Amino acid sequence: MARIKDVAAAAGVSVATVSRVLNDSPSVNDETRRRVYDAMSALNYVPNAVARSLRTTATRTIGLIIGDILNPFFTELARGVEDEARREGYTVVMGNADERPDEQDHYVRTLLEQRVDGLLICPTAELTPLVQQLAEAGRPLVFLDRSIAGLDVPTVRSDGASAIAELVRHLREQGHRRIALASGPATLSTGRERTEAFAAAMAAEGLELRPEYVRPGDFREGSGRRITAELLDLPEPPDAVFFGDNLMTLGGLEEIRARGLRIPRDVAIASFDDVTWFKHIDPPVTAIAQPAAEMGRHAVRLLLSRVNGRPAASAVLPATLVIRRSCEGKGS
Amino acid sequence: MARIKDVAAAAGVSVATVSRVLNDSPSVNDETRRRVYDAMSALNYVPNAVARSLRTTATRTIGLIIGDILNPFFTELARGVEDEARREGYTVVMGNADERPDEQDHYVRTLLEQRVDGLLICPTAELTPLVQQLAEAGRPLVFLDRSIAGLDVPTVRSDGASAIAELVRHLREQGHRRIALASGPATLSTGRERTEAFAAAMAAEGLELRPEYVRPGDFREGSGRRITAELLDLPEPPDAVFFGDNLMTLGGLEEIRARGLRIPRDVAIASFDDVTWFKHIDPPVTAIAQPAAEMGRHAVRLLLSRVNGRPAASAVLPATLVIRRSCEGKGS
DNA sequence: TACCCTCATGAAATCGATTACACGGAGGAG
DNA sequence: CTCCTCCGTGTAATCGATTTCATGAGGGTA
Repeated sequence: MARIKDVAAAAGVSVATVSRVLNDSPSVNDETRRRVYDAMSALNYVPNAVARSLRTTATRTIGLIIGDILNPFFTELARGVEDEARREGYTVVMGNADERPDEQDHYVRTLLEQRVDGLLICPTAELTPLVQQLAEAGRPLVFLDRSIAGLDVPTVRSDGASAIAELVRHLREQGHRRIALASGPATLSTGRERTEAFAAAMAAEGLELRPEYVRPGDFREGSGRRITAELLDLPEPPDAVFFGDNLMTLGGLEEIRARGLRIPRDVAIASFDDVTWFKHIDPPVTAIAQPAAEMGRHAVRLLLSRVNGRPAASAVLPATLVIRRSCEGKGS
Repeated sequence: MARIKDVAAAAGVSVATVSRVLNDSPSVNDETRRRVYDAMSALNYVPNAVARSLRTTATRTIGLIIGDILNPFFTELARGVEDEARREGYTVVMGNADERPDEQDHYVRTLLEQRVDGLLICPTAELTPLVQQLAEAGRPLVFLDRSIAGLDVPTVRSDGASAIAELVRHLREQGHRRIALASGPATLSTGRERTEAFAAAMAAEGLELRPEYVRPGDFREGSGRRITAELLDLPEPPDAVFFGDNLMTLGGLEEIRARGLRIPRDVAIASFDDVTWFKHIDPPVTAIAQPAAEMGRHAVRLLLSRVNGRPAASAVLPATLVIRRSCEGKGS
């Protein structure tokens, strides 16, 4: 491929001048500039970002590590990140941690080697030493969706507490009393928060929260299915199940369907995370929607603040309840 | 951040030796190697891939440009690409073309600047001069999902012809005669192929294909909805509609639901592309499944062949019909 | 005419790695 | 004892850009 030197030779100028043209420096004569452009297109010149990055120590690249690329929530998040980064002239390098700390660390390492200007992480359950060290070294870092206690890292997440309170009230109004929670892992902030908000909401509505009705999963389809089976096998199975995320809801649907049960007559369901196709399910699924794309965009804004040496404050965006038919009363 | 020079100083060796340790060169004394490793971890040394790439002219990075990150088909494709690339020690840099030629070209340019070792493209409708030039320059390039005529570029796609034939037979057996197609754009190879296979299948089953029943969309939700509306507004609306991809199916579901029609009693539907949640739709949707993840993995294998100077042959993977209830006969 | 600016440009150092080549010492063969 | 090999290591060139500093031409002012 053509190098800056070749362009310089073809245009009859020095490499310094070509570089000035590349970087829109004002102190280049118009006629010279034109000659340089001509040479560039004649040679199909593509500037080498690798060399430029080495010299400038900036790559105009940010890393994004998500929990699971097949989860539509993360996909929408990624979409928001992409859009905003693109707007600011940054490229996103994405890694899929598959909810595993070792995969997460693999990508952190790779992205650090590639010298991304900043890092956006949806942290997995465990705080790994690598991530901790990164945070303590003060590198531009923003957590997304999930927070980690004790680390001073700006975080963008959504607050589902009030939506969960609304949901529990809705369930009670529809006549449901024995409400179960198939939650995320207690090791994840999102898992804990949703569990706590649910417990608080149950208390507020004067409903009893039985210990056997609260079961932690791992935010993946399999655990949703397993937990649903366990709940339905209980001597006194719940009226309604609230799932911690959309994949666990999918697992729950699977199990309920396999048993030939009817929603909401036999058991009502609700989901944290809304996804497009919930409205086409039989019956349409009541869900709590997070502003995923906006979370992604906001996180990029924070990260670029940090990259440019400006401060960044954590943000909490509201989640909202979307009522559909999967929680309707037994009588209806 | 610590540089190789710092590590060398701390370990009391030259940079060449540190570099040899980094690259697992056998000709380093064990004791020396240990000292170098100690120095590296004491300094939290992270090798600079930018500098390495500049010197070696390889980045161990591949670019992937997909049509739409919110389309689960592409997501699964991306997952397959990621997995295989990771296995081979490559990082994937992904760009979302949003089905727009200009966005696609933007990412092609950016990825070229970043000097990715190879490029995986799901080409948008138009063949842009940039992509054409790339192909002609013989750069490592593989097309995914969609092919472009007249270019000698290895392509990985799936063949839906036999599955479409099966589907049409199934529809006929279920008593459907007036079958419509909400297809993809004729400018896309996938759109054309599915349309042709459908026409051939209709002929093979002795069914009439009315011109007003074949309408091209753009593989996005909106066009699925619009076409469905147009079809249902026809003086003699179709019995069954076959959608060109999962997003168009989603649009169709939307419109059918909005009109209060019942599937399959009022109109039967089937989809190209299968997605997890089709089996939970009311009623479960008959679909043609593409091996998306495997397509992604295969494409990476081809691309890395090309990167390493070996030849790569195009591949066609079979798509399979998954029968569910959305096409059942009116009487059943 | 002498002096000082400004403007456009070039020469060369630099970023952090890899790698060709050189070199010194140890050990074996004759 | 001399010569040759091989092993482990170091020196320095190199990749392709950016950027500092120097320079020369041209124009205005005293």
